[in-house]
Amino acid sequence: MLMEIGSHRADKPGGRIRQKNEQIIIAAAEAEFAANGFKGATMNNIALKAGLPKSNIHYYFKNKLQLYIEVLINIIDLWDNALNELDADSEPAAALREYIAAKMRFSREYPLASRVFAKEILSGAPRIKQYFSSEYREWFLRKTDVFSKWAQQGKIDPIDPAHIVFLLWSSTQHYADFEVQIAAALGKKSLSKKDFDEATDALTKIIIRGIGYQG
Amino acid sequence: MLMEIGSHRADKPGGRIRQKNEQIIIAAAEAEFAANGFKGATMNNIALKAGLPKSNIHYYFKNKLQLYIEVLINIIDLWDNALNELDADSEPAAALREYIAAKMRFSREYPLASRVFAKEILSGAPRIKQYFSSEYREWFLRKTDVFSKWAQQGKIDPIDPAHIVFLLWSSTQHYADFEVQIAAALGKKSLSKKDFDEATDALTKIIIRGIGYQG
DNA sequence: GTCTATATCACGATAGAC
DNA sequence: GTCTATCGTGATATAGAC
Repeated sequence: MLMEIGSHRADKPGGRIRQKNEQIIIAAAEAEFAANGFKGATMNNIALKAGLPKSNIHYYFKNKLQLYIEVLINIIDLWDNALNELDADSEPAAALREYIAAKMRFSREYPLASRVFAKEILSGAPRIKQYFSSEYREWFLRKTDVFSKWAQQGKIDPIDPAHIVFLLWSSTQHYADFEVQIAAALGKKSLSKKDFDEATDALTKIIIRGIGYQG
Repeated sequence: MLMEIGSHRADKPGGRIRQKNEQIIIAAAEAEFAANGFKGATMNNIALKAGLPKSNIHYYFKNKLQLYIEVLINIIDLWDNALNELDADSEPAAALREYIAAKMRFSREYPLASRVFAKEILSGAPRIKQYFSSEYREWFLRKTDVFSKWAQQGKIDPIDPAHIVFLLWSSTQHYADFEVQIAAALGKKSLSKKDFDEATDALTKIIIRGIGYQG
């Protein structure tokens, strides 16, 4: 979906050193973009974090925008691998429990990825307009279909499925994106696995019950 | 809370022209910070949006950081005025209905404010560390107390109140912060009042029911 | 394939004329 | 109180030596 933006991928040769350095740079860039956003990020900071000379970054990536796009592509790949679709044929409780758990796992394991993406969207997504195309809309409708089906079968209440999906996204991403606020509220420096597990539990209970599923 | 950061407020003279220009600049700065974050924002862009010469910005505000702090103070003021505390003496359904509606109204009316704040937190809140002090923790505990009380009275399920509060925040702010994504999912350019009303409705139903409140 | 040196420009900030 | 001219810095990006 995003790959069309930067037409450079399958046509990469990929010596061993190159691949390794590119991965180091992308990881460093992810941290820098998460902290300072696209405009605020500097190639210098990325080089420092990567432990490479500044101009090596330019050697491996044409410019800042291309590097940024590569970071985003990486994130979407991660996303696709970590999250399975909601299974319409399962019972709502089981399907939702698994989906929420997967989303929360993602928030805990890849908070930087979540934040880079969040910042892009907060800015109005000027660098990834193509991503939010009609294709995206269709992908979203397949998501909501699951809930429509469940509602038709009388398994859950007739609540607008779009807003159920938004709720699943917002409530789970929140723990990655707003971690410092949540930690401060809980009186901690950062969140532990236990905090994430408790959050997963609470969210699962509230949402399953909230949409009217009766064990 | 934040005012201690910049010790400059009550001690402002405030000729009529000054006050007017400062308001114009703060509004312009809010838009620029929302779009590009603190580091990514430029004084030049702010001046352009304000329709004033660039150096006027420096005349009214010492530097970029002070202007940013002023924008944040403005946002917190707005916040304090728009949102009442949850009322523990009301029935959960009524209290939550009102709170969710108020948060959603804020998301619709002040999306830029929400986004500036969100970006600061996403960055790890380096410019407003003081805000997340022990005072913040105490304020948060007063929030959760309401739910603890309701749970003790058997009005709602015994769910960790902290995560109920996080859910209220995340689900409502999402409509301001991630508007472009939501609009794309719904196949629209931007969100209408009707979209917000429907979201408010869905969230209210799911959350009230989800925490186990039985009409 | 890798790094040094540098061109070019936009940034935040200020000095001083009006 | 307001604006013009400009300074110094640090940014992206590139040319070319190794």
